[in-house]
Parts: sequence; structure tokens; C-alpha cells
Amino acid sequence: MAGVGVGTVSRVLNHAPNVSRAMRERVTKIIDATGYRPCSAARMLSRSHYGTIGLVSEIEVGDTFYGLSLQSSMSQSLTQEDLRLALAFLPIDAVAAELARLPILRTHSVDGVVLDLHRFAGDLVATAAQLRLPYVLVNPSGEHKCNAIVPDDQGVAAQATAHLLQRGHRRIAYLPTDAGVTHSSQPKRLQGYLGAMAQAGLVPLPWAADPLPAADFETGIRERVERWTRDHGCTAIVIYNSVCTAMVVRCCYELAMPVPAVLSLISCDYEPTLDQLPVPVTHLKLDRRQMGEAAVEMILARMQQPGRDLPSQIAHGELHELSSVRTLRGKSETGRAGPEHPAAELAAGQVAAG
Amino acid sequence: MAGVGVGTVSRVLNHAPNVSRAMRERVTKIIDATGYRPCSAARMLSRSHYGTIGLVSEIEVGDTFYGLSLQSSMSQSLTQEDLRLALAFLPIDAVAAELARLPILRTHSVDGVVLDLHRFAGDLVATAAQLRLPYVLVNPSGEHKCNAIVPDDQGVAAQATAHLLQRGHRRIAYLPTDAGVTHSSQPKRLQGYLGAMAQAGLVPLPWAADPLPAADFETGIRERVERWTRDHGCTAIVIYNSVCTAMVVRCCYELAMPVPAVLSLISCDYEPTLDQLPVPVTHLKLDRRQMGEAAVEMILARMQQPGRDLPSQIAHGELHELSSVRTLRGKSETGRAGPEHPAAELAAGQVAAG
DNA sequence: TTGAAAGCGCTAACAT
DNA sequence: ATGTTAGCGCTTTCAA
Repeated sequence: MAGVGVGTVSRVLNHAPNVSRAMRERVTKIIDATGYRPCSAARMLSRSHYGTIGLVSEIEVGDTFYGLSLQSSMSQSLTQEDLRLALAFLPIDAVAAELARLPILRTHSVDGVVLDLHRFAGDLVATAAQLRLPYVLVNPSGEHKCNAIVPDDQGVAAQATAHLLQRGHRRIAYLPTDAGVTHSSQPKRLQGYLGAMAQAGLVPLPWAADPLPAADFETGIRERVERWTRDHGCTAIVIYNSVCTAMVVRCCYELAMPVPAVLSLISCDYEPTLDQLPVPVTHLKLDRRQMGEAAVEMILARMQQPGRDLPSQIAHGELHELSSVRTLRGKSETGRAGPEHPAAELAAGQVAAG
Repeated sequence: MAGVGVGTVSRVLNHAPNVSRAMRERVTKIIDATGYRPCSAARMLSRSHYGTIGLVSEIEVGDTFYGLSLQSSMSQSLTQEDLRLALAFLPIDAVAAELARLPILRTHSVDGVVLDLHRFAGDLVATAAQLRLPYVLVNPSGEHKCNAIVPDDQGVAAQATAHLLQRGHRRIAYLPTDAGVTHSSQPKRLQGYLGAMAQAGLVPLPWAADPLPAADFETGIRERVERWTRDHGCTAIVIYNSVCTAMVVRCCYELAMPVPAVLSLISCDYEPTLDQLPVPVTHLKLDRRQMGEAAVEMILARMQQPGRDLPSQIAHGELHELSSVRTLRGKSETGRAGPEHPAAELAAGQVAAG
């Protein structure tokens, strides 16, 4: 300290209004000269808050695009508010005790926490309430009227179906994912498809409500695609997510059913893979970055008014038209539509080895 | 406090050896009963360290698989040591001042920092040294004898080439990425390819050293693939990374050149996209999780002995054989190899619309 | 506008 | 083995 009281230094550091210009300049100068940095721990202690919010997600997001988008958008939003993000990971199907045992939760070290837990063994809301900390749920399974950022899963599938309808398709199938996925997006997207078909006065194609066998995912898809096209005049498929979409694309490749010439595809969820497939796939994108920003906004608001519930915010999907949907004309109205199936021998050269 | 001194409580909290069983139990009981949690800020302050290490990465990793694997593996490793991870993001081509301005670096709040910056405008090592904080570099561009986790880029391309050679390929091309990528992995992977070819007494195919035009990436790839196969008897391509690989796969799809029947592909880098392409692509995987663990190990070691440099650790690639490499026999030795090109009309049905 | 001083909740050295 | 106490580096009253 060069000649002034510590209180004064603190005041200039925090841009307090009641400091003389002269003093401010003098202090600033020494701060720059000495390369002084305040100690965040001391700040937290005396301010009795942490300037940090926690994000707990599932370890498995490490293999998906989903996770990082959320994180980096939250981190950026928080940085703007001069706040920090603290990460924690939980295994899938974790229980309340495991949550409480996380380093960031076991000690007082965050002012709020956002929970990005899709599979939690127990009542997530009750568990979160136990934390005695403002919390926000991101994309939780189930219904959540409050304190959550929920994607419009039903809407996304409805939009996808509507897009195909609008492009002239009538025999539209829906491909769910495997039974292992217990997240509520599974039934909700199904509902979206069913609803849109009903509204258009069309009957859904079979197996929409039957999850694929987790054991033999690929064969299951192949069988459905074959039967849909062969027996039901299917011209387009609404697909649960991008992993399934990639498998359908492979399947079409092997069956020599060009996309979108023979079969149109639309995915209810986006990952960068979709752009990189041989035929870039049209999809509905639930913007994770936007969800991250919404989560930050909500947790900040909840920190302002502890204990008060905030209405959940719905994240809508946005249509990205790429190359996997064909426009049908003419006899498509009759129900049976689409071009003839390509000659089987066309497949021979295209089948993947191994 | 129920009857005991605060020092004692602190001792049981920190598992100090010199506490009687009776006392330990008594205190533990009240701690559980009251749901007491220690305040991490106070701990940091009195211990005068933070139990936190920082990770600064580029915002753009948000779109890649790379980033999250590193983060989550670091977070897990640190959690085991009862340490926390603090995140910060920097734009690409950031300068030293921007680094210093990051919240986690502007204040004293981490005990060490790992820098995952591939494109930094300036001398990263010098800048890191300025931080007066133990640091570790992950996958930095350029040569780094110390304090870095460096992937074996040259080795990875050499292994990829060797794998193709071993499978009987002789006319092997190398596809770099675009000129916008200034990271040293670009020249290093090229060297790996060149070296392996030279060692096998083979001449490299053209354009290996010519980065693709960033403007028209896709056309560039298409032209090379066509000319390699048509004019140079090319049967296999070593590809810089998975984004380029996806484009080559699309290209083969459009040119009706089945993979691997006509053309074998191997990628020098992995992202989950590779598994999801119609033909799963054989690749060398530089394990990011392993790199994250190595980074944690190194930063911890550097924190033990501040100021001492540690030799860089090299991350090796692991071959994952999927379905994109064909085994060549017979006349492959002569240099010109591979089956006839498939009839052009085969393409017609498979070309993507739009 | 500035200085002085009382904490914030803990750890660790010291005393017992 | 346990209690006592002096800080850790800051913010924030309260006086001046």
C-alpha cells in the first residue's frame, strides 16, 4: 500500500462513486504498476456470496454435441455478468446423495445451480429443493411448470411432420429411438407426430409407438424402413434424433434407396453430424446455446428473489432445410406416392463392405 | 457449536489424525443433523490456495467433440483429487491482454491453469509465463519441449499410412485441410504421410502439401479425388481429420465410388461423426480424455514444484478399424491397383438433390 | 472524501 | 486430545 487506506483501494477497485479523481488515478496507477490482483476468495468471504453458479450435467454428455453448447453459452452469458461457472458431472441414473456429494454442492461455493440431468433416479425437483440453493432445471424429463427450461419436444415433431405434409408427403412414418431412452422427449415427440397426422386427417404408419430394441438397433431400423416403403407406400420419415437419422441414412445407402429421391428424412434434433452426412439432413434445431442463455437468465432471476418460483420457459425448435426432403406433386394426394423403387441391382456397388 | 471448540470441528472436518473417536462421532452427528456445509471461500482464504484449476479454451470448441471430452475428463480427474475446475473461453486469435482479462485470471482464484488454445495471437509460452501461475499447454501449435501435452500428429499420419500399406495399398494420397488451419498439426501430419511413403519406397501422390482453398472446400476435394483415382491409380486416402473425411465420403457417394470397394479411407482424427457415416471410417484416435487426464497430472505436478519445467508428454493415436479400408491383393504390388471404376450410371440414382 | 476497524468462516500454530 | 487465538484479504460500517 502506497500512502492510502485499504478501504480507499477497495472503493476504487469496486468503482464506488465517492472517490476523488486524484485518488482514483493514484491508486489505479500503482495497481497497474504492481500487477495487483484481488483475491476472489477474500471477496467471496466478505461479500458472502460467490459470484459463481454451478452446472451439473451427466458424464455421458461428454460424447454429445449437446453438452458443450450448453456449457459454453452459459459460460459466455455469465462472463458478461462477471460471474463464474463451476462444473460438476454426475453419472447417469444418479441418486440424491450423489448430487449432494458433489464438491460444488457439498461446500458452500455457488450462489445457484443449474441441473442438466436427463436421467435422475428419484424426484429431481424434491432433490433440488433440498439443496437450499436457487436452482434451474434444463431439459428435465417430465412435466415442469416452474423453474425449468423445457424444449418443445411435441412441437418439434409436429413441425417436422407439418413440413413433410406441406411438401406433399402423405405416407409419413415416425421412427422413435430405443427403449433405453426414458426421457419424456420420447413420448412427446411421438405425440407431436401423431397430432400432426391426425390434424391432417391421415393415419400414422405402424410402429411409431414401438421403441426400437436397444440390442439390435440397426436391424430394427432396417426392417421398418423396408416394410414402410414396401408395404405402406412410405415416402418420408420423421426421426427422433440425429443418431437415429444417421442410421437411417446408412440403411438407405445399403438398401440403395436414395435420399431424398425415394425417401425423405427429417430429424427432430440436431447435431453437427447431420450436416456432414452424404445427404445433409433437414432438421428441427433446439438451440442449446439459447437454452443456456435462458438458463442463466432464469437462475439470475431466481437468485434475486429466493424462494419464488418462476414459470418454465419453453425452447422452440427452428427448421433448418437441407437436402433430405423432396417435394412431392401430383398423385401424392391419393395416399400412395413417390417414385418407383429403384432397381435392386443398383445397390450392389454401393453396399459397404465389412 | 454444541460444546466444543471450533478448532476441533475443523479437525474432524479435515480428517486430522489427532481427534478422539468419541469427539469425532459427536461432532459428525451434529454436522449431519444441522446439515452444516463448510464455506469454500473461507477455506480458500485461510489455506491460501483455491483447490481449483482453470481451463481456458477457444469458444469455437463449442462446435466440436474435442472440447467436451477434454473438459469432462479433466473435471473427473480433478474431482478425484477433490479439486475443482473453472472454465473460461477466449475467442480464436485472442491476444495476451484478453487472456489476462478473463475473470479467473484477473483475480487470484485458481492454483494453476491449463491452456487449450490452438490459435493464439502471440507467444503463448511467454504469455503463460506472465501469468505467474503454474500452467500446462494442451495441443498447442508449434514445438514444445516442456509443460505441454502434445499429440503425436506426425505419428498418427504415419500410422494411418502404414495401415494402408500393410493392407496392400500403394497408390496412397493425402488430403490436408484448408489453408485457414494454421495449427502445426497440418505440416506434421503431412510429414507423417510423406515419411511413411518414403520409407516404403513409394512416391506421394500430388497435392499432399497443398492446403485446400477455404472458399470452396468441397469442390477442391472432389477434383482431387477424381484426379487421384483417374490419373494416378489411387486406391486409398489418408485424411487430415473427420470433417474432411465426411466430405470425402459424400464426394465418393456422389461420384458413385463405393467405399471401400473402390476407394479406401482413413482419418487421422476422430469425432463421433465417423462412426455415424454410412460407411464407418477407420481412424486414428487421439484420445482427448487421456489428454485431459495427462494435463491434470502435469498441472498438479507443476503446482508441487513451482517454477520447475516438466518435459512435454506425447499423446499417441490408437488405430480403430472400422469399415472403410479394403485389403488389396495380387497386382497391388505393381503400383496400379484397385478394381475398375464403377459404371458412371450407377451414380444417377444416388446423387443428392438440392 | 478518506481512514480506522470490525468482521466474513475458516485453518493452523500454540497452549494446555 | 482439545481449546484458544491470530490471521487469510477483502468489504463495509462508522468516524473524522
